[in-house]
Amino acid sequence: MTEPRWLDAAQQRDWRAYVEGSVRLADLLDRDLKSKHGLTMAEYEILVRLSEAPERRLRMAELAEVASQSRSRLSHTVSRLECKGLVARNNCGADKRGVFAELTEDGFAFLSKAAVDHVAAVREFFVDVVDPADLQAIGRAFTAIADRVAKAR
Amino acid sequence: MTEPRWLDAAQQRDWRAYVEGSVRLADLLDRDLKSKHGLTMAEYEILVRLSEAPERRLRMAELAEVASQSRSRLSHTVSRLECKGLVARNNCGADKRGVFAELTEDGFAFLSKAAVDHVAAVREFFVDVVDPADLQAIGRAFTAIADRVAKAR
DNA sequence: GCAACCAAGTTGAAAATTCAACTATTCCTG
DNA sequence: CAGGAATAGTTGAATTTTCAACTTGGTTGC
Repeated sequence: MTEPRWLDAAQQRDWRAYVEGSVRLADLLDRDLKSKHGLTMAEYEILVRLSEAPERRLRMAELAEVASQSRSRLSHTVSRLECKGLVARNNCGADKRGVFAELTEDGFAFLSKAAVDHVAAVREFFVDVVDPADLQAIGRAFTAIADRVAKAR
Repeated sequence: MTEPRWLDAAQQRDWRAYVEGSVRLADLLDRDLKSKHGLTMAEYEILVRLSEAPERRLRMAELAEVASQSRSRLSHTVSRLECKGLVARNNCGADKRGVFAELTEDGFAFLSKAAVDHVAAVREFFVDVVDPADLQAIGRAFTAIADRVAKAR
């Protein structure tokens, strides 16, 4: 049995600052989006990814991957978005198992409005609060983390 | 109506890297803790905060604050931890409305074991993956963000 | 000392998420 | 090309989280 390598004081401080800050930021952005547009961040993310995809549609599995969600969760969430008329499901001709999720015109218009407020909040509580060099450090760091996590799967 | 100030390409890249990386990291740490010890990060956080408090106990409201959780959520979660015997509730003499959540002996022992694995995972997927200077930048940045969010309330 | 207000905490229902099957289809391998 | 393994996606139940009351007790102004 190996001795656990604890974090040193500075590492612990930084890690904890991150946990607290990220939870509070996510909470605030979620509430903001929900109160103004009735969307959660996860739903917003789905709409964004669809809006950027060719023909504004993606296979469910691919959408789950880029939106960092489980397939089950995506399935439920897309059903909700479908009820609101923001997304539509279509069968995929090539693979009969496959399903495309497609952003509707309404969905695109809705997203365009929500994005304005969301980006403003991201600025106000993230981008504009952080030193530009630190922002780059965050980009680097979380790219490396995402890679590391992906490698573990 | 003002023109929305969109993020520039680099800001957008960094923001998105952060969103993706943080979601995936949280997901992994949650699964790790859950599979090895049956705890979520939120529950773990509660136990940690209690373990560090004088007499290993805190008033519910204070615990909610330091653990970045709503009072309602905390109330439910503490009930679950109470069922597992890790936490106990005691009335507060001074304020009859008040309730202390207190870490039990079992809770402390349990946390001691869980912490070893959790810290190892935090190292493996966060601390050791990030350049030390970038880690400091993250600490700075999320401290500022937490302050900014707190100021908005 | 009482009326109005505020703070602490809980509760139960509604909404969201996870988990473990399950169906249907495609891929692979002998 | 048959049969098993793997992939896509959904479903429903269990768990967790959110939301809006609600109860109880403390505080303040008069």
